[in-house]
Amino acid sequence: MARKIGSYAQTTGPQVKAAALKLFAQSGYAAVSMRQIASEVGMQAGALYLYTPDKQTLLFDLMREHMEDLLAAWAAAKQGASPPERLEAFTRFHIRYHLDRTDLVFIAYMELRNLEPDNFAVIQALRARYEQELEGILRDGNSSGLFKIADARLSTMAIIAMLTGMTSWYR
Amino acid sequence: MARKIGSYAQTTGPQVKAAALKLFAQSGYAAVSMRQIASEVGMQAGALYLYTPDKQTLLFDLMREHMEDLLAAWAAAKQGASPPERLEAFTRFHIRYHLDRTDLVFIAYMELRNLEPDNFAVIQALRARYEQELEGILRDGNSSGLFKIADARLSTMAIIAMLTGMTSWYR
DNA sequence: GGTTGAAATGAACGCGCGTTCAGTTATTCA
DNA sequence: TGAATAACTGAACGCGCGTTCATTTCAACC
Repeated sequence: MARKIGSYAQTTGPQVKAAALKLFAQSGYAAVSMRQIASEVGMQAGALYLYTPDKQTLLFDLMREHMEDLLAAWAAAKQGASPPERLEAFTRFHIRYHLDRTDLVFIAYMELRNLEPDNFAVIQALRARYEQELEGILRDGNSSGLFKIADARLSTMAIIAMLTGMTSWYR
Repeated sequence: MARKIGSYAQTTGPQVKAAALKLFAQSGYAAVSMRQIASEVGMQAGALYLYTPDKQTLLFDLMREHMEDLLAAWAAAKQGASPPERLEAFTRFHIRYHLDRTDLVFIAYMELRNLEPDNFAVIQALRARYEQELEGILRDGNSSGLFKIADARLSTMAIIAMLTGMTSWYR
């Protein structure tokens, strides 16, 4: 028997995740069955449970890892001294990063409502951390008089929505 | 017995559509069951089939009527002589119309992939007609030298994506 | 070459799905 | 009042779902 122990990621694990990513992006989480994912990897449905405790975790892990990678990548790419420079660095980073991961971005947006409440809260918190990076830049620009933004929160959401939206029509 | 005849829309019909709209927007087409829709209206699942032949048609009708209403509304609101004026009229119309129907717009975008191929083709054609309205304005502006747009098709998609995106973050 | 143990199978589970339809209730109108 | 018809119920259908698990396969190692 091979009922899992603690580490769900060996060799086949990534293939399972890649298959889930592809199919979720294609048809949506709710419309994809474990049997379809298994067939995409070339195994039976039961074998998937060697790599994930359940379907929901498959979705959650994709989204959580995406957000964590995004935050880590920005922490590494972060640069610029003045708010305008920092803003440019952020937008350039955001566009480049998202253009390279259209499927993940798509899922991270579309499948939020299919997360169970606890998982949703985790992803929301990660999102908030990323948005605060931009919001901080806008606020700093405001206090130093370089930007004139009435509502930094609203502007943050607008900018991120525009930037992320770009990646969907740029094919 | 009351097995349908030809006209599916009397009094309760609109309630069913409204319930489907609400729930589809909330949780997604695939995640909503006929029993949930029925319960939202206050009836049993079986009774829904007095008002729609099946679940897919419920989604399709929402999207088709949305697109037809949109095209009709634009035909009525259309104005402006020069391309810049026409462009402004179009953008103003688009934003106002979409802000008033956020649920429908959301569904029309998110649930495209849940349409069966024949239905998808119909909706795509209606979408294309709407996009051609804008594309025509851009092309006219180009030929008269008022606009300088390299790729009218790409610009059309970009503008519509931006305008439609606005309605999602403007709450 | 025999033993181990991880990897995967495939049958089974209970459940909720979309859909059907005979039967019941409520309304209409002659 | 009573027949006709529209509206709706509620049980049933077959099916595919997510998940479990005893059993089989097979590569690695002594």
